Amino acid sequence: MSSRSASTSEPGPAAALPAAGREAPARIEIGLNAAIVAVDRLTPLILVTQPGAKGREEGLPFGPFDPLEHRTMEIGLRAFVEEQTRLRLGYVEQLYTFGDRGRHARRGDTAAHVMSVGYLALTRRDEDGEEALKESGADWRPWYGYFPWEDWRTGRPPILDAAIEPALERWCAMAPSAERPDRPLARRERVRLAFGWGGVPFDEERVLDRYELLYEAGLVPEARRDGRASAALWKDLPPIGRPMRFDHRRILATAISRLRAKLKYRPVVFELVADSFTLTELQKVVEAISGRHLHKQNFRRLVEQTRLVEQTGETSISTGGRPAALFRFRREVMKEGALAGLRLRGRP
Amino acid sequence: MSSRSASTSEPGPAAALPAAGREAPARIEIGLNAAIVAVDRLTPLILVTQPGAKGREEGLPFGPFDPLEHRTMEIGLRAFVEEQTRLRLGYVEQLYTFGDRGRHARRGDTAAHVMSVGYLALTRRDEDGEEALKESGADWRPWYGYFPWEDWRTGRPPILDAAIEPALERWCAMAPSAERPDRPLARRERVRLAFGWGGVPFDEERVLDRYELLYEAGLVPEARRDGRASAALWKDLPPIGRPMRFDHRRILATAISRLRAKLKYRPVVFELVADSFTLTELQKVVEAISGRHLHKQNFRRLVEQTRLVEQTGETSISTGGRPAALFRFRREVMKEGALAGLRLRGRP
DNA sequence: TCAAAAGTGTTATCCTTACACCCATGT
DNA sequence: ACATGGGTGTAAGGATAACACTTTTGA
Repeated sequence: MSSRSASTSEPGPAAALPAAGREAPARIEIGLNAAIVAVDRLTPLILVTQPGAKGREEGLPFGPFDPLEHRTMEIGLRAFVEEQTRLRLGYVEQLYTFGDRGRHARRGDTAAHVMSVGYLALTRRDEDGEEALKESGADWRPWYGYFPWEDWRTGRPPILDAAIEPALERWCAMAPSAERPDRPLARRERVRLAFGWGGVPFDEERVLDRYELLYEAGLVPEARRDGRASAALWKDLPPIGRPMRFDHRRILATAISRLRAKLKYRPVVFELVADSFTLTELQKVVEAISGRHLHKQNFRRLVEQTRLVEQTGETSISTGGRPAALFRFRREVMKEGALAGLRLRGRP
Repeated sequence: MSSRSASTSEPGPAAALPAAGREAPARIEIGLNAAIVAVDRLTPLILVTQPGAKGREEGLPFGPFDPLEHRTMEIGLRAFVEEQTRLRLGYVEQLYTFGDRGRHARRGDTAAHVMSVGYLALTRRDEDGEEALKESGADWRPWYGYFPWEDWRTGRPPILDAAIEPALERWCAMAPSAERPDRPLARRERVRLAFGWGGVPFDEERVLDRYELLYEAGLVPEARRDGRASAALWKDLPPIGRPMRFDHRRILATAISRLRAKLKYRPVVFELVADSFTLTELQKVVEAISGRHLHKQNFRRLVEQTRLVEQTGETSISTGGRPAALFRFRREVMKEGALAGLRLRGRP
């Protein structure tokens, strides 16, 4: 994996045409949504739009896709992000395409259907471009503001015991109105797996599962906004995490899940750190993203034996203490095949 | 993971609306493409349409998506597949969305743009439904017919030395007309990684990378059909693998890549085998999909220690030799959290 | 009795995890 | 000198990969 996109985004053969003998389906518009991630020291950041607007929730950068203008969706995405925010994206990867007839599509309105294609993009925060960014109406926000239950670096997040788990427990105790055949697991089983109840280990990659459960249980503000019946149960509960517009928090959850998984088998962290870095800095970035604390020495050994980095020879007189050796990413490893990533296993 | 779909396919909040102050983009049609996979003894199968039609290439089942009719794309997919083929899908997962302005969109025609959303679906071959299937114009085909260079079970596929690698070598030797900035790796590097040249191990998951290289080099019939200049180089070479319509072989390559990867960390094989099976049968299915030979005993130990299966108590008087114990998938593991899959590592 | 396939024992090796401990700098 | 963070040695336990070997059937 290079700093550019994965191979799947390349042109290639044409898309299929409608099957013969069938009516043409309703015309649909395509929206591109980008979860643009950077890390500032200990804080993973996500780029949001309209962060200051009163009454409006924050959202992910969004742009319509016009196939007449851009050859591929990824090109379209890079173009509108750069145009809107003056931000050049490095690594970009497609996440998921949502084709839902959303609750925001007005009933009876047969024309306005929007599909959204979610993308994950990694970049570095650029101090120089920061004003242009803010003028464009976008800004960086710590992503754990939207997912406070996902940050386990300093131990179990208090919001779990204080709010989330008691409420989920209540929700599990209620029988679902109708068992759905496409949903073979009962509520409690799903919560067990997602939140690590009853001996199941907490899996930091299941960000989306957790968000979806909270949504279904009506515990996030978006559920009420969308008219979920279950939301009525928690009138007095304070909101669980900052809400976002439309389904953007869901897209962000997908992005975090994917990024946490990808860290382990592709060297994508290096898209998020500066050209030279200390091993501790690198570790802090990995911890920031994966939301868990790592064993210093094992992390170092891991980094060494994957041969992903090399010393620059310089040292950094960082924040007190002994100067740290500076490293750089060995770009050659991309040509060496063993694209390991930092495959962290087991519990910290 | 259950026999039903992954959680990402669930309804949830609405999609985004177009950004204010921007023109509405061109209207687009959505096509759904399904790579439907089954395994028959030693042969992985893919469901194709128009398999007998003269002059027409085979293609993947295709249906337009109409958001007015179906709430989500996955529901739409299940519906059109069942309608067209009488086949009930088990596990379904979204692969990738291609938004390319395909070469098949007529130039100057500003209206007809089709995006295709690719899906992977796993199922079991159903002997009873086979006639209905054929009547509907669909049939099963061995997938290695489309990718003969991907089957390493009995050793290195001859087509590599006979045709593919010499041609790729020639293609690498030619300088690309223009180095593209979004393509940081040179041809030879890319081939090294994808096909395992010069000490790089052959990675069975890189099915898509290999197909894309062959396409770019003009070595597959689709490249000539699409008017790739590089295709002119290989006038006298026999076709490399069976071609498919449009970009369907590319979608199939994506599906195989994903399935080969998924086998290792999610228990999806069990979607492809009967309710009870011998361990050797299970191994043969894994081998069929991953395209490599596995060490019998290590495979068994793996299966045992993941606790994914249990003995039924019955035995099977199979094809000669000592009767084999029958096993079944322990569906409870889905509720136990440790969703390991058969994490095969290293070389066979 | 032999072929064919099922099923096991064992070992060297590597990877993972977790100890505890030393080193170089600024104040 | 001591606080702070950088940097290491080593060993137990477990997982892997690869040996070769025994067992149970049908022909």
